[in-house]
Amino acid sequence: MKDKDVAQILRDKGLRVTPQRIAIYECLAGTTAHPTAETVYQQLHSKYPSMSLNTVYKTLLVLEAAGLIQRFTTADSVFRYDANPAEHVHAVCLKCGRVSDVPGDFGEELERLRAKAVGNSDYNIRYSTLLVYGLCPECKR
Amino acid sequence: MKDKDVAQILRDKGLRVTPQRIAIYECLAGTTAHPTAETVYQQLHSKYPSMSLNTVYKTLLVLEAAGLIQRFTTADSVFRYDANPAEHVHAVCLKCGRVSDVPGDFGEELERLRAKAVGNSDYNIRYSTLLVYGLCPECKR
DNA sequence: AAACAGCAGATAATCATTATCAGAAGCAAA
DNA sequence: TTTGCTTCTGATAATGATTATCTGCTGTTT
Repeated sequence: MKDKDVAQILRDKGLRVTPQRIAIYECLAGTTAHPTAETVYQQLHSKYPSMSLNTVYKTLLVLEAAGLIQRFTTADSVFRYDANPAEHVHAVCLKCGRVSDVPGDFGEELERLRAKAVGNSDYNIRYSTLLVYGLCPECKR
Repeated sequence: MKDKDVAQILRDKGLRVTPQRIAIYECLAGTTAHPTAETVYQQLHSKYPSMSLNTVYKTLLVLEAAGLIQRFTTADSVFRYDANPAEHVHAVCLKCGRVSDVPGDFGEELERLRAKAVGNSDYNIRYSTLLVYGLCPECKR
């Protein structure tokens, strides 16, 4: 993904374009991992030594409010971020906390579940998330 | 649910029986809400004024380790607790944070999703949770 | 190029959760 | 019932992630 693309996306959302925002968004868009704010900060620190962790947090909030990324939690008390807007299934390692995408298209099944939940609930349902918990390949030894 | 029952459940798990543990477990077993540790503490404070929030946290950890309750997170950074061991669907209000059970039996759909995830993932999957996010009846005005 | 609004970075505050430790209580055996 | 050991509770403090504040700087528009 080119800088120009990210810049245009930000502009379209009415957001100012800054090097930090581009870097943070690209960091998320360029990985299939689901990094925490701390991880994003560490990965960008060598390239942008002056960028603070606080800025990472605030930028992630801005990007989430703009609908460019998603924030979610698993079982620990750390937020994780994902630039993939499509609904999908996350696998969470019970030991090391790593989060992976489960490959495959779950759109149909998720839509069916969603429809049933909408029918059974008095909530105004917007979206849904499915998390499966287990041991990742490394942690199962 | 009688005290004697809860006491027996605790004993069967090899746990000591204390008034605090009985009260906290009953508090969870007697509600369909999904209280936070703070909420449990407040609800029991009138009856057990000396019980500390710390004890609530530690007891909830013990009960979870024994498999009597479940701990989960939604979209905020607060843990919620549930005495219902059966897998089911939670509805989370995006505005007030309240969590409700979605009525209905989702066992078949969840099992199908689980099977597909197990087949597609290299994780050793233990259990899964489905959260649907939206506005609760009160917050949608 | 200038001026304004919004952003980045440093610092400190907040909040939920967990650690520590001394005293109290549950449990088993005598 | 009492003793003794072990575990639990409660008070206090520590931790760690996240957010608030404020000042100087930067992106944007004219």
